Amino acid sequence: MASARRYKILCPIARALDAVGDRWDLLILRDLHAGPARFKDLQTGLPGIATNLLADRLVKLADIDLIEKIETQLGVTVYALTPRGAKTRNLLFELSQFGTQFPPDPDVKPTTSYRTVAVTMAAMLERGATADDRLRLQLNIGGEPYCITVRGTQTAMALGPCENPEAVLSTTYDALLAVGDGALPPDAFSREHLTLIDGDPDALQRFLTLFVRALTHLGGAEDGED
Amino acid sequence: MASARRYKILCPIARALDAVGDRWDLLILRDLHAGPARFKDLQTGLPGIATNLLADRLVKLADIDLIEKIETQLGVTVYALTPRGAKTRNLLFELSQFGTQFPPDPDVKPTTSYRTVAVTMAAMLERGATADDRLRLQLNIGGEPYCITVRGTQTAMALGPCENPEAVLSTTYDALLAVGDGALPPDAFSREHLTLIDGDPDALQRFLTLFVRALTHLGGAEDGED
DNA sequence: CGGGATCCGTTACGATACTG
DNA sequence: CAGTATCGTAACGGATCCCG
Repeated sequence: MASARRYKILCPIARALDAVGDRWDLLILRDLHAGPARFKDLQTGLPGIATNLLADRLVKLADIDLIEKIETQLGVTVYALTPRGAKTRNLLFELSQFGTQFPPDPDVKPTTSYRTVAVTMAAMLERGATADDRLRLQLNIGGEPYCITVRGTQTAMALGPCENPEAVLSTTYDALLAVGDGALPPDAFSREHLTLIDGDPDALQRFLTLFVRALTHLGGAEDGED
Repeated sequence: MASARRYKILCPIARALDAVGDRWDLLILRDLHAGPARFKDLQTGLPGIATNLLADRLVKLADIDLIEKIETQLGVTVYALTPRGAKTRNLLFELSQFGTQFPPDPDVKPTTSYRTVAVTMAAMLERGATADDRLRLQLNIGGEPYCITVRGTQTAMALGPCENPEAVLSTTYDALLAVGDGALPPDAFSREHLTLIDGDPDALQRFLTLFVRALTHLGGAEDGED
């Protein structure tokens, strides 16, 4: 019963799609890249998913060792990426980069979870980062704390506060999406939608620099490739 | 009617999946990375696809400017990647790399087209290539000629013969898949399943070197990431 | 209240037949 | 060869209900 609508083609791409090509699969993994999540967290982060589908997907993804179900000592069950599941990072990065070129749907559903930005943002920062960039700051998005870490071209962004952030910033989800889509210029973003709550102002500037580089790197070159 | 089961979530990953997340989408793009193809070519390269689905997908992918329908002067209609569609390359690379870790399905469908290897192989070679690698050779897979080009870490593999190949090699589809899956060691591959038809034996060696590097790069490090 | 399971209407997919 | 048309089936979407 586990394999119904599979390609069964001798090709690694087809195998990858057999594993994570079903509806919601990749979006579930995307949210888990922000850190472990409960059933309800995923449900609110994935507007429109039916509970039975979410349950089915979680079982399937656990079966192929991409995620695992964990019972905490408080009796709370959370889902988390396995090391194997964490390797979907680059795949999601590419998906994110590819997706930015399409216009947002005119009637998008309102999102109440900010987990979505974890991979998107990390992908952006990684595009803008160079080998000697180092940055660790906490970004509060609509009140939710996220910890951003940049170590050269290795970037990460996880739900939760930082341990020793260089700075603590605050912004909104909408502003972040707007700047990511290119609708809002980075300087307007920093002036009107980004506030330094605590720490080093220089860290904020370096954070913005990565944004600018990511955006110019995106819209600038690479048009006549092939 | 064009947008029925879409996510409509404000997230580039969801937008990417709304564009190319439907069944067969990415496999069609994969085959087109080997060069323009006719309806029938795609049909044989995608065992199991229904003709109406293939027709639907081709229209949809053309609508969002990833592929285009071309009428040649001989009245033959072919489908080809647009510049925008060619940018699915890295995405397919990541998908291919991610897919290699899953075991092949026990009852895979027999494939009569070798277009599938175009992206897979290019992805492998690109993983193994370093900045100063240069290679241009023709590889006949089960009689079908493919032209492999390596310029540093930019690699390509297209259906059709090379113009000025350094060498012309011949192998089989099964052997190629076996070595790509790690089931067949590269030295056994070269001894038993790879023949130099014409040209420089050194080019064959450099070709193998890229294979070995790609395989060790894959299975060697990167286990404890995150 | 979180974490599902069950049921049912709808949609997309798969297979085949048919046409220009 | 390049599709279109038809139809049965499996997956999805939405709601409701159940259990700890």
